Amino acid sequence: MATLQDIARLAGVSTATVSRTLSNPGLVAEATRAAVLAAVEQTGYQVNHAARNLRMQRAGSIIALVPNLANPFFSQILAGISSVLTPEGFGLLVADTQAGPDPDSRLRQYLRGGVADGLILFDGNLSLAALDVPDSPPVVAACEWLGDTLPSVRVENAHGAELAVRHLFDAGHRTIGYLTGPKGNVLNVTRQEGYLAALATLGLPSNQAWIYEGDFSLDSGAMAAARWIADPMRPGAMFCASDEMACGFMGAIQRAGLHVPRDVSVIGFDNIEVAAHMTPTLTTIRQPRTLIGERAANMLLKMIATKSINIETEIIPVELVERSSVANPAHASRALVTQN
Amino acid sequence: MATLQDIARLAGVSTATVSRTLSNPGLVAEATRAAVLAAVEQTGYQVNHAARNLRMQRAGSIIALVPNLANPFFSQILAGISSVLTPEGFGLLVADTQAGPDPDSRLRQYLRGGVADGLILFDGNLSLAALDVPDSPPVVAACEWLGDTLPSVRVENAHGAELAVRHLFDAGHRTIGYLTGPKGNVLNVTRQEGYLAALATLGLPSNQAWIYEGDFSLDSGAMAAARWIADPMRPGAMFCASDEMACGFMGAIQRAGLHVPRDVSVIGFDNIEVAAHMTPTLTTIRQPRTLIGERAANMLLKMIATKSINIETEIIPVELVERSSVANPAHASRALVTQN
DNA sequence: CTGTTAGCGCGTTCAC
DNA sequence: GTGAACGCGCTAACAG
Repeated sequence: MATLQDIARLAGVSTATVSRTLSNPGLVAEATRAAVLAAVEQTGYQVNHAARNLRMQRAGSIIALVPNLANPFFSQILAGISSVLTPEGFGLLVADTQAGPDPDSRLRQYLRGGVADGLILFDGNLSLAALDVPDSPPVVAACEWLGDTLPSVRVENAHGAELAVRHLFDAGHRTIGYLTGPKGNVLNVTRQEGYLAALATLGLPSNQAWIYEGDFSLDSGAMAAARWIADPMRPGAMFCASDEMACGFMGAIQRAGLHVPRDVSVIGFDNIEVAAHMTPTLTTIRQPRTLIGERAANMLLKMIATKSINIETEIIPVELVERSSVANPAHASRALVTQN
Repeated sequence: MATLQDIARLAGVSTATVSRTLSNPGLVAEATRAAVLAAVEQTGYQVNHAARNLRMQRAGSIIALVPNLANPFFSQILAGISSVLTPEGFGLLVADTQAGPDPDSRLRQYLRGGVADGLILFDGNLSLAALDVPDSPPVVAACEWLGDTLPSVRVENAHGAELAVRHLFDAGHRTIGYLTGPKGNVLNVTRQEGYLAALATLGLPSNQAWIYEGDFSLDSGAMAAARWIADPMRPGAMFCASDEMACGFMGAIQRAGLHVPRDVSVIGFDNIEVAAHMTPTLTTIRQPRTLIGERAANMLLKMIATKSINIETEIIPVELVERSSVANPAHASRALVTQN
């Protein structure tokens, strides 16, 4: 493997000149530059990143810490991050907080040691204390945030919940349930608050029994459906805190011989790709995942470049995507009668 | 940020001793070791990776190069990779061949420069020539492979296709179509060969008109459904080269007022998570994605450790997952008659 | 415009 | 069992 030295020798110049030619070509004369580039071409030289990074006191990469890499929700976000990092010459390291035994200590490890120049945090369950290391690289919290001490990229979660409830209301629903995410999860808490606030605004009753517990997963949606079916006081519409749960819920409902939206209207949150292809197609709240990744990456890059840590918060808008999993309950009953 | 020097000074020993204490504790006396560790504890010292890597001539990470990071198919594979890399102290870099302008040159960049100690390739469209760089770190091709010059982790694609066709045959189907992946894609080619081979084995007719073109995506599945509906000679069953397409296909079929499996049986490939929750639930060929990632990572680590490049091929088994998107066409017709 | 020099922080010989 | 010294490959002052 050729080094700067080799190129210098080959081109008959000093290593400094080679270095300059590669990183700041304007500073070097036309002729020498040509000689250097020729030598580079000839040897197929590539800079050694470890050496450059050591010298420049940087890592050349940023790290995304997610709660579960296997969750497809993050794949599009990672793509967004990658798309802004790559042109800037940064690598993207990914790590899973669930991979090791102690998430907090792993976080510490990443913050020290110069593994990365910055960190994007997607796990709201980490402790703020773990972040408190001196001289740590900048950190931005994305999607899930921890307190107000970190710059963050968030989504209009409460607003999304309100849009969902309002949409069900407009469709004629007066009994609207909520299928929750994991207990304590920030996203879930915020969406649930939005749900309750919307009910209050619309003068609708809220009922603890209409809140079904889930954990964002497909299976938890299916399990909630079983409870919904068995519930004599079940609501006529369900707002699910994630599309995956909505999907699991609808599937189980229909396997039980019931029908969406005839027997229950369903609305999700996320707008995952399959939402548009399910039967019925799923009405949902879209959160632009690529954009979330891009914004988080940009925010982090800005912090790295300016070496400043102004704690700003960027809010990503959501929007209702109307499809066919929501229907007017009166019409639905009528259709039911007609059909049977 | 504390360095080895600082620790050495604080503990009253030399930097060599500190280094030994951390990487080879057995070589150092009990008392001095305690002193060093105390100093480490006190300062919260962490080794500087850039320096260590430079000294040890390694990168401390491996890189996964995927054709499209946003594709959720890879998320579970990445999780598998990460789960074996993390305990071994390697980081996982991810990169998207579509991110930049020239995929091949980006590949070259990763192979030189010591960015990573190894590379897992998921994109079969890269050129083999780009891989031909001297002193490049080990590379393993996963899922999609290029020639036989690379160690690879593959899935029983042809066998999976045969399982699918056989299953449709056993259910009573005699006209079986194939919804393809992208033209030229290795996975698609192999699955199509398996499909044709199975038809031949079973003495079934093969018909060019029953081969519908797709590209693995949901949308291409939906578009194929439109063509299927318009086709007077359409087959009674479709084997789709990916679950996403099967999903898009079924959705469009049902939005058109037809019914799966009454009007057409559908079988997919992958066993993505939603497959078990769709309406109807999707019969498919399972390929264990986490396992693929784990195996590829292990193979790469072994190559890194032994510095050898024996070109082995690991084949990951697939299996049929029976659900409810396949039915006997005779029964289906009868049901149709009964119902109307 | 270019060369000389001096480290970045660490692991590792080679003495003692 | 421990310390002194060297260099991994590179960039950034500082001269000239």
